[in-house]
Amino acid sequence: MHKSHGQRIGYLSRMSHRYFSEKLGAMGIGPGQTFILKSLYHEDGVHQESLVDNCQLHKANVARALAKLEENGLVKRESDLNDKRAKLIRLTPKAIEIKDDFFTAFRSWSEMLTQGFTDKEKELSFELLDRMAANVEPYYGDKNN
Amino acid sequence: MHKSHGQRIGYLSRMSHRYFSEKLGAMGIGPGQTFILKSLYHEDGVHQESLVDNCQLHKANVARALAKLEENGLVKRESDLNDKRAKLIRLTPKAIEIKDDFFTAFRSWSEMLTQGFTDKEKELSFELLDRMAANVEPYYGDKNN
DNA sequence: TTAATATAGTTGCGCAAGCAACCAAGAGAG
DNA sequence: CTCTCTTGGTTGCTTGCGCAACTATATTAA
Repeated sequence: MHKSHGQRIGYLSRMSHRYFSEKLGAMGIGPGQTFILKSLYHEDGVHQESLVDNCQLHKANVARALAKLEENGLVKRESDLNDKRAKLIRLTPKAIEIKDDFFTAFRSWSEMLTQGFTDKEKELSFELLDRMAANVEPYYGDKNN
Repeated sequence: MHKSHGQRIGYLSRMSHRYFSEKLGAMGIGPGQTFILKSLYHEDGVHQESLVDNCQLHKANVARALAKLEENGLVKRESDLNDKRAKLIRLTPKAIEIKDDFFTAFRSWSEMLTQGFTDKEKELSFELLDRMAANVEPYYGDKNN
């Protein structure tokens, strides 16, 4: 049977959860925390709100993911003294320690996806996904993710 | 920040849930039931097991999705007399009635994704997703989805 | 024929995600 | 200064999903 874009994307998304659970679960990272953590490795000490933007997740889920990361000792949340509503998120030494393992697992998923792709195809597959996401953003990007 | 294949795919998957909820919710179809229904429109009166294969979903979720579809009057489940363990799934007249609306909504999501794509790019985006899925299947396809 | 094994489907559990309602703190307008 | 409005974050509720354990029927082997 013909399978649609949507079906393929859903399948890949579900499989990625299984993959990340398997690879990162032992470090105390659930599949719902991967992108948040990745964003923090890229830029640490940010407001929770900027993680909402970066990861395009709902603020409720960012709150819960961070609670979990904190519980597992990967992140610290402290109030911003300049704005007592806001919280600053910082990676712990434990998180820094596992950074390499994290990225290894992270990259290996991309490599699994693009097995047998030429460099051109790898680039193109990424670009097309990016454009699909960009097509959707106007409809869903504004409100609250 | 550079966003990975994984992140884009996850985003698109989540947005598709929102889209389908919005478009199909009124007909009593949740985003988790779309692909099952689509498969049934393609081939009706099948075993639950073949939906598991077609939709690459876990059998537990197929069971629950069908329970919900039955609850909403879109599907009937009857025991197969030749194998009393198995159940045959059939669309109701109500499901047939909304078929066109269903496919309209369904296609409009694909069209949203591929806005501004050339025909070549549409085809290519589909093909690349297909190959990514095929790359993953050996690792996750066998067990039980 | 009976005992072991496999298979179709269901259920309990836990995680991820969106929505809506909420709280507390800041910002602006009178 | 106070009253309203906005904004960062949390919590309760619901849905989707995978895993593991379970029931009931089928199949196969002894």
